[in-house]
Amino acid sequence: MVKDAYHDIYAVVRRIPRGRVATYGQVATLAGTPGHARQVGYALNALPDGSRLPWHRVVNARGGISARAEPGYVRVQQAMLETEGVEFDAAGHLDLARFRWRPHHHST
DNA sequence: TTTATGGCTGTCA
DNA sequence: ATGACAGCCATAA
Repeated sequence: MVKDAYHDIYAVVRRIPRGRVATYGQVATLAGTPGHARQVGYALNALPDGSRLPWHRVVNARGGISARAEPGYVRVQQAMLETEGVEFDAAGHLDLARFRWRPHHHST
């Protein structure tokens, strides 16, 4: 079962609430595979057509958006997050301490 | 099988 | 804050 590995990752990403973000490492840990942060990126990169997984809510540990193959994608992802209420600064990064999704902690 | 690469992360200068 | 380095592990060739 090779697909299940990604399935767990997708399941976690899907649970990220609107206006909240999660880091690759966080998704990997929640998916039960701590340390597979990079593989999370691959999983998202290998997203099947038609899946409306909120991949844009996944950012890197520095609170920034990791560039994909396409240069313009960063801008698109940021725009989507801003639409959901996530605030970015001029440098293009957000405050993880504030927008990071907390599965255990209740929303404040 | 081995190598190279990658939507990462954490530490150190 | 930025840049360099070292871990980490799956996928592709």
